Amino acid sequence: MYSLSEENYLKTIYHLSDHGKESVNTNAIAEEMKTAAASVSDMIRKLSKKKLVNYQKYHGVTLSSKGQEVALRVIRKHRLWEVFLVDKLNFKWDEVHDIAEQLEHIESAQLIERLDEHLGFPKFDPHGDPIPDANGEIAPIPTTTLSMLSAGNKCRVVCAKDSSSELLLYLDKIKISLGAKLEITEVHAFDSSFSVQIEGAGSLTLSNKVTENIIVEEI
Amino acid sequence: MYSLSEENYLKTIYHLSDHGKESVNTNAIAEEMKTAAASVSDMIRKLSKKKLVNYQKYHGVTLSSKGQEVALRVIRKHRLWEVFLVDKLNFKWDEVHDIAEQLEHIESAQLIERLDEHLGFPKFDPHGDPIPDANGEIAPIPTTTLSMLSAGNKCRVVCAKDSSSELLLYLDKIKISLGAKLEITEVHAFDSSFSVQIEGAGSLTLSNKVTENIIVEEI
DNA sequence: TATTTTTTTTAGACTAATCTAAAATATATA
DNA sequence: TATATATTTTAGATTAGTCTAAAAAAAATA
Repeated sequence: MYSLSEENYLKTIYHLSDHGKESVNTNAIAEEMKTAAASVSDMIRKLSKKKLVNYQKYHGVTLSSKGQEVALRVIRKHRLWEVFLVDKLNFKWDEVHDIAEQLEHIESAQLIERLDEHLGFPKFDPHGDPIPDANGEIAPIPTTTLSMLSAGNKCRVVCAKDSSSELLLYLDKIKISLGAKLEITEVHAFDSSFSVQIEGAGSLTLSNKVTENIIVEEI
Repeated sequence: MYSLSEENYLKTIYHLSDHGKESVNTNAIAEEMKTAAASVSDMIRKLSKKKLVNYQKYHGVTLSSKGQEVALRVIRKHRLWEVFLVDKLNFKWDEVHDIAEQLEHIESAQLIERLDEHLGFPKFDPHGDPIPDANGEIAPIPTTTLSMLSAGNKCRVVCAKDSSSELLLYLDKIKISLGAKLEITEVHAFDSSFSVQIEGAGSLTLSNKVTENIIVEEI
């Protein structure tokens, strides 16, 4: 139906626009996709002709409802395949992104519905990101980062803000997993680093860069 | 590593050459791939430059050992994914081909080895075709068709000669499944049709076209 | 063996996706 | 507000894969 390239552009626009809410710049897309700005312009014109995006020259793009539908379908597939890779094939959560980038373009509605069923209709992927349902409905993503809390607060780790391998590997290394319960024992004013106590494990100090990238829910 | 198109050509050449044994014509490839002969010529020249095939203008093409390796890797992936679709996602054997055509191009050695393990290292796909191992070793395919046997013979159904949906659907409909045991009760000289008794089920008559397309082993 | 038919290749064109360099437009700054 | 800077678009090329039509080579046939 849509080319691999078109799907990737729509997905990227969806992510950069904060779930379709905001307008996105050509350069931002180019940087995210590691491509030339001119290529982005070309593709946007094409997507616009197909009514997948709303576009005015020099003024950025937003997804049309049709474009958002396509983006969410690709994201649904990506996240379901990630669950498959982790739950069924025992990959680690930081190893699955590149493979899922390929699998997300496989075209078969029946395949993806059966995969969903096979996995027990998961609501979140291994990084904690919500999986859109077959109608494109997606749970709101919590936005509280660890860095927003104060000493004495308790919280549960919901997901990582970005799914880069580096961050995921680091969290794995320091034994912070999804669902882990933390208590903030101290906030160091000098560098905004946090000392936290992990329930059932040790305590450690996290830099500001890390606390800004861990999404939590207060408990 | 290799493009989708290159992989498809190599796979087709492998099949048409009887597992790399014989030389293949341009037109045969064109017909099989539903493409123009000119396109085949172009691609063969390209594959030849990459040392994936041995090629002399106007004299057909054979796979090089490198080309055969690539073809077998694609076929391995195709057949493992078919097993996954049937065993894990409950697809029927006649529904999986098109999806596997897409999945066979996913690139990740680790993925395919883990899938193999997850499936319990199957040796045959749902159509009875042997699955090449990680080194490209593939079991010989039995070549006895039902039509070669005579009245009184007993045999077990091994696979279908071609995996076209039409044949598979028909076999499903008349309740002949892989592994079914048959006894030939009569061969009708007039049209070479066979009357067979299916163990644990009824008996029925099969046309010559059908008996020529069922691979069996005598028992 | 000469001619006809079939097969295969080449020539030239097209589309999708990309690029670099230059031009156009918008934004920031003095 | 005029100018400088940054962003975005256009122009023109390139590559992979495909096509049709014409030319070349091989195979079949008279």
